[in-house]
Amino acid sequence: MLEENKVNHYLDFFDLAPEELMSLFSLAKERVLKEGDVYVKEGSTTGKLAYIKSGLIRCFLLKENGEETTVLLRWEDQFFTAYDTVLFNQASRFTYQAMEHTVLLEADYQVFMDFLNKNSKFSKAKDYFLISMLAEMMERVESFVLLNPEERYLRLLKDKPNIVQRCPDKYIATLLGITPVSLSRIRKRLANSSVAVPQKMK
Amino acid sequence: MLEENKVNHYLDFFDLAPEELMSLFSLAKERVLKEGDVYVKEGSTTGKLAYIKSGLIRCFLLKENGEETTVLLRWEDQFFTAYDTVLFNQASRFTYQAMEHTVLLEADYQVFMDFLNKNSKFSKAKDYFLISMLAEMMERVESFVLLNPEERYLRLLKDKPNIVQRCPDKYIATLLGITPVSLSRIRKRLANSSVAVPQKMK
DNA sequence: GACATTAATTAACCTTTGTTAATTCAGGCC
DNA sequence: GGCCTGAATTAACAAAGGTTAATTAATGTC
Repeated sequence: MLEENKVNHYLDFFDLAPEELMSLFSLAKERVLKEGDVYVKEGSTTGKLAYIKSGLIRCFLLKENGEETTVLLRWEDQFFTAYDTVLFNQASRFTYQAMEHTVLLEADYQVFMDFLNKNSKFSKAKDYFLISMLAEMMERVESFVLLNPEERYLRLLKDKPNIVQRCPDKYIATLLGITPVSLSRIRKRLANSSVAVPQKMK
Repeated sequence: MLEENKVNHYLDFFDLAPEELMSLFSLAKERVLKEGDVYVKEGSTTGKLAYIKSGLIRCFLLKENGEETTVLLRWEDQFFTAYDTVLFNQASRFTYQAMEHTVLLEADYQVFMDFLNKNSKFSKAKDYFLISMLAEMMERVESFVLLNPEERYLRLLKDKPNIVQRCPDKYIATLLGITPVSLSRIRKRLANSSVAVPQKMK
């Protein structure tokens, strides 16, 4: 279900025996999305926990004026949930959409967590999902209070250089808290400067 | 150790028996800080989980140029940790300082979590700390991608109207991702407009 | 290939923010 | 009270971002 090197990583990371890890994976089923497919729609109440084997998922919010604001992007080897539903038990305000061909491992969040709670061997694995999301959100907040838009863009490129080939600029712009026009100007400034920056072209 | 109405709230919220809740509190000890006291210093590696009974804590980062950036504010009835230490096992990049007379309940994070892990009755309580922090960080991120600085300021006032009496503007400014000068201008714009806004004076 | 559609860039203009510095305000202290 | 210190405000200017619209580029479709 997962490549061997990743299996080994998780065995080590979660400090589990192979059969324990397998019992975890047995709770999950594979789900394939093609580019543009909506995984979770705004208003949905399905509480899934998903691991991205490959691909790219965009979480966005539809504003009253009809504009979409990208709230987060998730890519291969990351977990995500419709957190409105899973954490707060409410209908999702967000839509989760595949930006490219994407393969997920998905499990029902509650079933999965109940399973983890039954055995304290899993306590580390259980914390992992929440902590890794928390870590990323913290980093996000830090980037907003510490960096200006240009610096946030550079940091994103550093974190995920190929994101510009995989996701349209207009979605990246709102993720950074700016407009597409402004991102375009930032790109131009950087191109004219001496800063080396990942290029567009697919 | 805690007022009765809050005890009842937590009994209900965590779905625990009184003696179970008490066994939790027995792990914590009270700590009193006066205005200006540093609770956790940059570079510290003490992994504490703290609950704020009363008061206000500012978490800030010292930049190379000597300026302080407020990363988060925590107030009464909220939990916080030096998350660099607790989540990532590294020295804290941040300093946590009391902005006013503050009373904490503090416990060693690892001891506390190990205790919670021993009994699945506590699984809900255990998730609570992580989930409530995650929720707040998510909200923070949303406010940065969806709102402009003025709107973020208004939202903060809505969340915690008395924050302006309790915390100097310069700290609030960096929390919002702007400069004190800019916050001052925003305040002026709002004062001259018809928007009702909590006033300064102590 | 021609056409339609959408994304990205560019331009023009206005607003806001950052920066630096001067000024005013408020609180603490003798 | 008068003085000191730091916070907040104000001013002046430069830099950046938002908005709208026009133009160009890229992509998909027939």
